[in-house]
Amino acid sequence: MPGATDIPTRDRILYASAELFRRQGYAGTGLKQIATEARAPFGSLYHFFPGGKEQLADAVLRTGGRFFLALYEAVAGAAPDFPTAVRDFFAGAAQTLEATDFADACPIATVAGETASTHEVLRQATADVFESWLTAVARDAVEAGVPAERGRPLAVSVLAVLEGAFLLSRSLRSTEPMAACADAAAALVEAALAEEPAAQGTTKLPMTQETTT
Amino acid sequence: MPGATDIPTRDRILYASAELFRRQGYAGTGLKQIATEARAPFGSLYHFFPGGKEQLADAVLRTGGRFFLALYEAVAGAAPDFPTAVRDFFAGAAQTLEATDFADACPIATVAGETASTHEVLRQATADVFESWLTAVARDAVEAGVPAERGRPLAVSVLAVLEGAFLLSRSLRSTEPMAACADAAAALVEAALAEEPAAQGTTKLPMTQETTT
DNA sequence: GCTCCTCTAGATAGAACGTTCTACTTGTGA
DNA sequence: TCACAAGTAGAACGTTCTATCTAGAGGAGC
Repeated sequence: MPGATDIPTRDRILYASAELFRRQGYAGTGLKQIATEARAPFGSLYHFFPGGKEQLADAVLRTGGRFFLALYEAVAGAAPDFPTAVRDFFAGAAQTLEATDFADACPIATVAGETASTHEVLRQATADVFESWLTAVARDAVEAGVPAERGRPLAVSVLAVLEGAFLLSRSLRSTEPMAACADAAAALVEAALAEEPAAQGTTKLPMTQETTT
Repeated sequence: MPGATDIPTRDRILYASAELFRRQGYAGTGLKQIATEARAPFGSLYHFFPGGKEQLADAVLRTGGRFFLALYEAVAGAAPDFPTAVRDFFAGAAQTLEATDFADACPIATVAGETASTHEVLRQATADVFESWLTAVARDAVEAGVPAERGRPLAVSVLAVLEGAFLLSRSLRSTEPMAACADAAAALVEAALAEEPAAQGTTKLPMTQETTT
């Protein structure tokens, strides 16, 4: 009888940590609270994560990042086209926010903001996760017909809108920002698709200008 | 000889707290560190802020919010038109990020994410500040020619893009997200301006539909 | 001179923190 | 049956946390 259910202790710890970190932040969450919430003995934390809190948070961020990526892939796979995929993802985010009383948003944003300037290890973890998301979105955008060199900036913009919408929705305790940002993200996607008339797949055209800094 | 300079102790405390809170978050910043950084005796913290850490953070958030609003008004006042104002503000944000080694971004975002689900008093403070910014941006948008009922959602989107850009730039330690998001925000603004050909001021037209949830 | 008030100054308390430690239980393979 | 590894369980350590407390410096008004 290891716990209340048959979920392994390590997974219970990861899951509870993910919930607490994303809601309360890294510094605001104590290991004792994690152990209690995970119904795990305190010693098990250090058994599974000898590196302590930092190693645990690193694992939580990367696991959460993979999970969120899979969620996106699932939504994108089910949608008929790319703009719809983006809209659906925002709609799902709004639903989750409302269902969890505006607690569950981005799995890494809170920790990312907190540790960007103070905890290099965790900053790197969040950066890796963000990059993995950007890669996936940019790939889908280009496959949908966005010019190759526009894929990355579009992905960055869409992710930024999503993260901003998460923050504003949680602070204002309203899905209004998420709704407004869904429209904005869709508009950005459609504008990018309209930039090149009908480039199918990876057709490369010589661009005369680059707008990057 | 109260301190190193002739800045009053209360202001030194507020300033140091603002710096530390936005970089390390609320839970990640100790009162002792604030006292040290502000070159203030520990007792002075509780003299000026009898409500303790929470009251101090509340004051910091609202003061920082007013300061950031004034900064926006200054940039907007100096710009020839609204899209330029938005672009200029993003450019300034990118400059500040780089100058402070990606530490100084939004004055309230880190605390907002951290306390949205745990500290109702501070959540309300961040919400009030966000609202004050949204009001200002929406007003300028409408004055620039954006249809009245589109002002608010546009302001929300632009602020969300900015906040997302702050987060991504800090995590990735790069101004690339800020640059990409400047383009995106400008595109959103220009699209909103193009929605109504030449509605000057508060010309109201009957809308057939509402897209809000 | 004296009192009041503001602010400085830091010691101290009690709880919570992350971490380390030892002891116990259980399951597996020799 | 024994040995060993994996995981459980929580006490204990030193540090840091927020908050409270007392004491005194300095100026203003009477």
